[in-house]
Amino acid sequence: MSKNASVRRAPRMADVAAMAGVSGMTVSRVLRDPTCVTPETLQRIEQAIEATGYVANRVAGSLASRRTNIVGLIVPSLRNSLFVETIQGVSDVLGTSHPLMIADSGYSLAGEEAAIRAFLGQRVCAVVLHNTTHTDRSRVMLREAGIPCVETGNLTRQPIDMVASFSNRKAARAMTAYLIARGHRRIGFASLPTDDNDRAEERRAGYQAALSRARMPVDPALTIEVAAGLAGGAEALTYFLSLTPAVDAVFLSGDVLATGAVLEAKRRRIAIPKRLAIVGTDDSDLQERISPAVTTLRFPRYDIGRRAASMLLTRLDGRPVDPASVDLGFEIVERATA
Amino acid sequence: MSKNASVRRAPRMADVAAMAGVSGMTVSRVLRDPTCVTPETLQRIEQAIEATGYVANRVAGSLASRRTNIVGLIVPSLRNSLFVETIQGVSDVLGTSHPLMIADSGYSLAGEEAAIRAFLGQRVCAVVLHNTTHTDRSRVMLREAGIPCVETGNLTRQPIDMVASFSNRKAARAMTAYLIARGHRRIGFASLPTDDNDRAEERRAGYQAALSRARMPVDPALTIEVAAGLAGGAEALTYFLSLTPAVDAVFLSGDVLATGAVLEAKRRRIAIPKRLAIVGTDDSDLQERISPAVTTLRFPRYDIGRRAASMLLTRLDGRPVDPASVDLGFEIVERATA
DNA sequence: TGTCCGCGAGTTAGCGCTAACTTGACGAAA
DNA sequence: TTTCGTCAAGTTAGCGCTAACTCGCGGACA
Repeated sequence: MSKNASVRRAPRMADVAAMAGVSGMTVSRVLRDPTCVTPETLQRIEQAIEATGYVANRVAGSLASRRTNIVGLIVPSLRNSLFVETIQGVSDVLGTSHPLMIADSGYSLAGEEAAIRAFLGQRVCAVVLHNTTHTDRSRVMLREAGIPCVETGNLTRQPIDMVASFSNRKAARAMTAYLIARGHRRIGFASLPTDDNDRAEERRAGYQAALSRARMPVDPALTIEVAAGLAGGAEALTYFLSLTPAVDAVFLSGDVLATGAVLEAKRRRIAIPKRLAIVGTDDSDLQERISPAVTTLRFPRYDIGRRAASMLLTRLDGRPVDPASVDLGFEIVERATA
Repeated sequence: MSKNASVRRAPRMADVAAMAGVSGMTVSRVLRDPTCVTPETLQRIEQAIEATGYVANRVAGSLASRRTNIVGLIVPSLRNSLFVETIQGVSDVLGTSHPLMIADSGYSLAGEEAAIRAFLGQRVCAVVLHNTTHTDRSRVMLREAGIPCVETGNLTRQPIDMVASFSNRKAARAMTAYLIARGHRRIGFASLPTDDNDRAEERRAGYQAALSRARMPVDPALTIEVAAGLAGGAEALTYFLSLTPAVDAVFLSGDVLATGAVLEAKRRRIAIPKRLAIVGTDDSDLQERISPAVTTLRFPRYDIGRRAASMLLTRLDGRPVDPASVDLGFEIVERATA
């Protein structure tokens, strides 16, 4: 037994070419366009690929062609099912032709910058960012890299390149206006921490804008920040119930805060919505099936992911994307808690 | 203005080296080990990197060194928060030094095989699989590639390479035994579809094993499969309530089935656990906070991800991993529904 | 009959790094 | 002084592909 046989290395394109009796270039072409050779040649090459178990080396291919087909995606956290919806949308559109590299920023701009740097080192061909605020360096690096970029977390007016999202501000304003229209006059607002989180910030601005437009006072005591999770919602509810004069509605912006608040309200036997209306964001089958069913804002997160990916593919295909800013909108789902 | 200046391409290592007055090799070494040169040289190189905005090209580096530091990870679906827990664990341990490439198999073995093929094309240095059943081709490809692999979904006895998980069978058996010990005699079992899903299959086997050990009959009418989601849980509950003679307990294995069942039972004003005990799997703060709080199996999914990643890193570091099979265990969380 | 075009397939020259070897200077040991 | 080890840094030769150009052949057309 020869040494070559015992120490088997991965087959290279040249091995396949030799076995099929063609040049390496022909194999390379066939892998990208099977119709560009005669059927007989194609068949010989396919047989050789099968026989050797050849798997094309994309690393070498990428170096030679100076581009990869890897798409990089950064979310604040992987744990949050909201972001995961968008990731699934991106993944579904990209398929296996464009591998997806995923990193989490840990909700920090520095974390995002580190992830961008790592991605650029891998020479990703495009990036998807959830955040719409970034460090200066992040912006510069992405601009210099000259690759397409879609932001998905908020319909920012200053995208790095493209954006597919909804307006957090408009959505929060619409929901607040909805409460006002239904006669509520003292409305509490709880959000996730706003540092490095433009979405939470925008929503608070939307809440305040709705109050101002209705000529209602903006009481700082009615705006709080809580941690994500059911516990955060419960905490917010507890706080708002402690206020004098009493609030008659609360808007819990983000994550499952509203569900947490409703569960806590039930535990305390608070009448919903009679004594207190509760509305939330990020509709889910949980918010729908809990009793009373929660009135929420619904965001098209999966579609945002799909749209973001298709915008990237269009640009990678050399075609222009117009408009570069796509508003996928939002929806108020009226149920029983308001 | 020269053409070179107007058409700026990404700086290469040679540019940095020229600016710092050293050879490319020295720059290459510094990037991996800053202490291997004199402090003055290091400083000059760092300044040159800063001035040029150089980002090392990992594609070229990988080709030259014949290895990447990309870890590939495949889950059945990204939408499911259970899998995402594990992903976060993996991601936290890998950090930015090992970019994470993620694909979903769409719950199919063929999808997994396609993803594995794509990953091997990218020459990933290691893979994490959630599934523990695979196509023959998948197994062959991974073995030929000779890269470390950790499976995380079930403590399989025939891992491709390594496994970090818990025993789905033992967990389901323990939970069923728990119900039997509490006096239940007619126990329904609902799971997710078992095709291509070894976890669901194992759990059903565990349920049946517990019944057999207690010398209780295994009635096929008491075992059903439902779709994931709260609706699936509601559907299961509806089915079990329709049976004669009546069941006195149901075990809903997987996803949020138990929560869905509890919500549906409340809607129908079924007394829990008096008339019907309900237990589930995959503990979450939702199962804890819903009323009545759900008795569940808790699986250490995040820790499984961390452990899987550290096993990979150990092997990539050239050190052996022993044992190659790690049981992270499970726990029955006793609450109010049983 | 000659010209030219289109098409299948080959040849050449890198892509931007790193492994492995080499060099040269300096100081310690013989 | 000679020898040799050590350490910083350089030189050489690819890694396994693909871009871009080249070649040769057969058929359409004037």
